[in-house]
Amino acid sequence: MRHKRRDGIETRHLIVKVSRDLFMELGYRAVSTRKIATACQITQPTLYHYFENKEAIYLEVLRTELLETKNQLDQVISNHEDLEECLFQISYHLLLHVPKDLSQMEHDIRHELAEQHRGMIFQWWQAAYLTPISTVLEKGMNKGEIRHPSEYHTTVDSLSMLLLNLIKAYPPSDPSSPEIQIEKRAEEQARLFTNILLYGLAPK
Amino acid sequence: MRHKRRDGIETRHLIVKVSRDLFMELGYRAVSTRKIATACQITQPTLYHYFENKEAIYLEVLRTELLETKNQLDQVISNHEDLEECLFQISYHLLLHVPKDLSQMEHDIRHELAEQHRGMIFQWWQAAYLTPISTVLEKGMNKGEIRHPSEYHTTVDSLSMLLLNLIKAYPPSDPSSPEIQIEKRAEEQARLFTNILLYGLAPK
DNA sequence: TATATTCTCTATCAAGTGATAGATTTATGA
DNA sequence: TCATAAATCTATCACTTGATAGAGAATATA
Repeated sequence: MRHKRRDGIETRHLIVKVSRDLFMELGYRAVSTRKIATACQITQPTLYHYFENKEAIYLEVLRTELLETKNQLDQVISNHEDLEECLFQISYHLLLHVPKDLSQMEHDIRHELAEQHRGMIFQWWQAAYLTPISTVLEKGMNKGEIRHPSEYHTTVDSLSMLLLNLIKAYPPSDPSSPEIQIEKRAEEQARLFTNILLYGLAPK
Repeated sequence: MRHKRRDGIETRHLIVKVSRDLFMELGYRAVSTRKIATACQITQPTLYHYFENKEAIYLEVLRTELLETKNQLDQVISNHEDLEECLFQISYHLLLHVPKDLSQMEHDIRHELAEQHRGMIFQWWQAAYLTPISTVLEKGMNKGEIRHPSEYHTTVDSLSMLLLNLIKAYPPSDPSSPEIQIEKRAEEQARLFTNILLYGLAPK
């Protein structure tokens, strides 16, 4: 018995999971198919039994990643009524559970993938990140808890992007610090983001 | 006369200038030495007459880029007294003149360059981006125009990072739109950023 | 003019890349 | 038990990568 033989679907899942971590950490170009295979403890051609090519792996990673994020955010939102608390929970959750470097992901989508896939990916992305936040802001707007975006010459979606940019660009913490501190830090950051977004820096 | 022969220093400058645009647009890994050479209309080995290796080119790009940014920001700041106007001008300038994707740059620094250079680069980066903004915020704090950061359990530097993250993550505009619209858009965005940073979304 | 230096070139290397062909092993089920 | 299908392998291809050796041409210097 020279081959460790897994269930097919199991190997496929493994590939997606391992690739996700590698792609999100290092970026599309820096992750070779051999790197993926080694991390999965399989040989490189085996990848091609499950996926047509490298890009197809990345697409599957994106699809599952964004779908999961959407489900989690929808969950978070449905659990909180209050605007400020809801924004805080969204920020907190994204800071903790989302790929370290969302900008990396955007870059890869823009520069490394075939153009034909962009429309589809943008829809996934919108459903995962933009729509949930915009929904919350819109509700707050209707309740008069935030000003109408037109006062700022902007839109609800732009404001969502703005919050998202705060979150996604936040630098990864020192990996030497323990897990518990990571959560503490995320909480402080999330509190800061929501505070400033709602009330600003100027004294009242 | 088969060789177009330039002044040495001229060729070197050309390499840095061309590489800057490529690196900032596509990222370190996606830019090959041949791509650089072709864009400079020289052959690839010629690059190695001026630089030890690819990394040295990138380092020189970073050094000049960050130094220039520092000088420009210092200039902008010295020209404006008022806090809000100063923050607006900083945002406006960065939106217009800074590499489209600063996150890309951070990724490359973190993942593609030898660790020994990071300390030095971080100092350049700090002098170019962080210090100028922090100086402005600190002044505003001393004049009572913004709250003391400790009220938010944060620091001036963190607040600077926050503003910077807003700016740096901002998506590039549609390349089909004319130049004049780009400036208009940058102005609106800069106004939005400073407004929210200072006053927040909540009604007074 | 003659020599040295600078600049640019052609040719080439070793390593790594994504991808394919086809053999080999393991499990399934009639 | 034996044929079939699924999973994994070895071997290899064509291409790109960063980098080097060394020749040739343009310029500077003496």
